Amino acid sequence: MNTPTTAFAALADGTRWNVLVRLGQEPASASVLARELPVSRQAIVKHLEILAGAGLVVSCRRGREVVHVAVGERLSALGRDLERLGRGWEGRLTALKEAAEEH
Amino acid sequence: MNTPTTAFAALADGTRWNVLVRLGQEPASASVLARELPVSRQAIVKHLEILAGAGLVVSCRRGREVVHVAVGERLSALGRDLERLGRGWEGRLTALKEAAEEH
DNA sequence: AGAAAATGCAACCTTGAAGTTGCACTTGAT
DNA sequence: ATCAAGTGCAACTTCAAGGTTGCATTTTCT
Repeated sequence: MNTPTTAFAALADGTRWNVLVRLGQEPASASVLARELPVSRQAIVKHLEILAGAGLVVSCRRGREVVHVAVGERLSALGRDLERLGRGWEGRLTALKEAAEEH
Repeated sequence: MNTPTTAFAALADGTRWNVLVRLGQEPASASVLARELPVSRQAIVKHLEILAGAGLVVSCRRGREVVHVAVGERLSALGRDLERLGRGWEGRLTALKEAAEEH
């Protein structure tokens, strides 16, 4: 698994997480999101750029507005990778305890 | 799913990710990690605190040193949550495209 | 044509994250 | 007892992330 820091960084901000979850429910424009969340439209725009850069949302111009939507495939793929990596580490705690026991 | 921003923030830094992966291979102390990675021991210590705060590593004093190890269970649980959430969003892209078509 | 709504661009501010250095304290080994 | 290795604590620096505001531009609708 190559380092997924970009995706995690995109997910690591609370506002951005809210935006993403919101876009998972239904597509929306930056202006709409700015009305629903307690930040300015420009802040929303920056968050959308970061989310798009991580492949977590895609945009689509529709007349005078730009509509954004969450990309579930990316998130589920990341989830699978994490689950796989984590499973490989399970049980290490007991190994540590044992190492501690052999004082 | 409640907001997992803390865990993501912990995973969002490159150095921290390297530390975590390293601790997934084999337990190690901060001093050892500082020798293996291009940062000071104090930086490592701070990263370990953050990782521990997110439940991704546990520590264990062993004589004069403190040994740390990755907790796979947390990571795999997070992975499952992500995968589940992402799956719920799959297919939304086509919905967006269709919405765009009805110009 | 003209007004309202939406986006795009840019400058600016503030705060916290990541890192460093220096020194004191504890523990193991000789 | 002494020295080295490891950890703990604290002050300090730097820089980018997150946010704001202001204004210009495009598009829709009447």
